[in-house]
Amino acid sequence: MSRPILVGMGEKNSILIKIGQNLRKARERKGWSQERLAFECKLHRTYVGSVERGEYNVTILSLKKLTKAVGISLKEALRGVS
Amino acid sequence: MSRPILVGMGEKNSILIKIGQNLRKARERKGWSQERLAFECKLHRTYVGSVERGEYNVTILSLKKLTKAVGISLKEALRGVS
DNA sequence: CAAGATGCTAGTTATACTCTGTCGAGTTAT
DNA sequence: ATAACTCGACAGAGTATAACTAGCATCTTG
Repeated sequence: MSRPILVGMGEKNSILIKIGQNLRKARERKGWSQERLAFECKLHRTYVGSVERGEYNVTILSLKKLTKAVGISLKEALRGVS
Repeated sequence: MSRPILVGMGEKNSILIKIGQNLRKARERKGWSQERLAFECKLHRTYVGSVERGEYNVTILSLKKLTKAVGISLKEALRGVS
């Protein structure tokens, strides 16, 4: 598969969607573009966008990079997650 | 590499170690072996052991499986994490 | 129109995760 | 004491997918 996007799950996952929304809000609060955020946390622009859309089963350390860059904690990224 | 174990980081990560410790405590609280936990959350027994040792950059959904099985929340798994 | 931001496709690379097995330290029982 | 267990650490090798990259489409806004 070229774009795995949660292959094996069959669909986007609500936890990942919620995390993505929290990240996006935090990014927009800083007035940053996805590209700027990607630069800040040394991840790729399209990957950042995919994570914000809840399309990727992000790892803890990548999530940590993102949360650190947008100025929230890992726990805050989980706000609203069951 | 056959056993990557955080290749690219060069060393175990304190966040992952802390998460692993939290998971192990929760598992032992239930009196479960690693194998039992692996069975319950449909992950592999050797992988569960590695995660508890902080050797793997676990994904959100795998962490969710583990925390659900041992009866804690994702946030509780992050207890003690900066 | 042009420029900036985001979405989406398609491909590659790195690594999360699986599988099989060995080993040593503790039980427990024979 | 030793055989038969259970458990956890750890190794090698394979598979699935997270992560990276480039390119183009779409939608704004000026």
